[in-house]
Amino acid sequence: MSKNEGISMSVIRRLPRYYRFLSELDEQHVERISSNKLAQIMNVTASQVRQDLNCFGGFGQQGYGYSVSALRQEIQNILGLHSHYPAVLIGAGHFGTALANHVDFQRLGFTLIGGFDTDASKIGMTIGTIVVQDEADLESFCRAHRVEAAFLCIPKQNVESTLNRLYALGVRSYWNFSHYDITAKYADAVVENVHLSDSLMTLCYRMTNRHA
Amino acid sequence: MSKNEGISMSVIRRLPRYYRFLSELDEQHVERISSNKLAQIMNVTASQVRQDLNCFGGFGQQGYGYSVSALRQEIQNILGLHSHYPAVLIGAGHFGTALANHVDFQRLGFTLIGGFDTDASKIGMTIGTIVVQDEADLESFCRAHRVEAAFLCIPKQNVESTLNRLYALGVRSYWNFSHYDITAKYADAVVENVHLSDSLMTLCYRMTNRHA
DNA sequence: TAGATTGTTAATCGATTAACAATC
DNA sequence: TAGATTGTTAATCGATTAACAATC
Repeated sequence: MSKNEGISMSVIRRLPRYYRFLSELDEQHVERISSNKLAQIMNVTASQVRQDLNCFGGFGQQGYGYSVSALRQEIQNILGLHSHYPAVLIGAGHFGTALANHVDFQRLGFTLIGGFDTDASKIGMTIGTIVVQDEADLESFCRAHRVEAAFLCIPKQNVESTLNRLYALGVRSYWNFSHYDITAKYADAVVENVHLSDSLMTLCYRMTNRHA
Repeated sequence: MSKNEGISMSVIRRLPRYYRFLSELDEQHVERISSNKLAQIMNVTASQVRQDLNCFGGFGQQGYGYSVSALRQEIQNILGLHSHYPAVLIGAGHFGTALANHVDFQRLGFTLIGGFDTDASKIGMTIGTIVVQDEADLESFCRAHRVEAAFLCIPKQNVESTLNRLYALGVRSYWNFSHYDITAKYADAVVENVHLSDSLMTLCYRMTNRHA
């Protein structure tokens, strides 16, 4: 993890994919792999593999290739997956519930330590490893637990007010499932957007314009 | 909708965003907008706005700008959102249930007409507008209803066998929440992947390397 | 007509791919 | 040593931005 500065988003967004393929190879007890072979498996060019990996360090060895387990470990470190960033879930609707139950936060660098909703019928519910609390208690909870990230699973129109509270509490990282533009409001926030409807519209476009 | 051929994916993936912003402006009864103003609102360059829109036709008017409602309608047509592609949900776990309940398929070009699971405890459940059926009945259902798209909400290891059946039934479009590589298996399939764990890993990377 | 703003071409920038010398 | 394969530089390709003539 030597020279990670000014890495482009194109490269960064490919890292999880490298990590997945290397994890698979590691599970299959593959010991070493060349950029050529890895590229073939991942359906990219060998040049890209070598360029991408070299953004972070010289992990390979001429004439040999890359050690699968070592490279996997390097990328795990680069991604910071050993972290346990304390995170809260905002919104315990269908979506938030699905995430709390379904996402393996531990392996992805996070620990989900709390969940909040304004809906009285949801408060007290257990989802995944957490119990849904009243969003009114957000401040006291965050102050007690130094929350670093929030997973926003509430409708767009409700985001702004809760976001303001989270930001005031020092939360700077957001996994955002709404179309509210967090970056426009807080330029220093780290934001990953998941826009499901955009993805589905893109599918629709490609079906509609399939033979164009 | 005149000349949509060889449009790059970069442009295509921006269309839903234009559509969203134009829909908002339209709701606010804004009648016309210049590329400059739209660019400002969307935080992109005016050049990009004009280039992007001109991939599909000359929707503007010199000295005037663009009619918000007309442009919105054009993009709606380009995306094909007026469609009602018959689609099935595969997997009625937390995630599939959340999608069935939460996603507004009608506005996104699809009609969800069926849902399937192998788990006996899920079969018969009503989620959103559909009743979960036994996946054993997939063939008879698809033959009766000419299904065009499938939303895959099952774990990676279960995708292959179900995908083979769907493909054999003529389904060629997939909204894929697993890490199974559909395109590698069926090159002519239209696939939109949603890789939630990749997104969360990217957030983790950016938090970890925040000050690099 | 004068002012505004598009559509489109040309210039720039960044990302990907190719090539190859370094080296295990 | 000979063969393999990296790390890295150079070439290519594509996407973004700037500029401006066309025109409403």
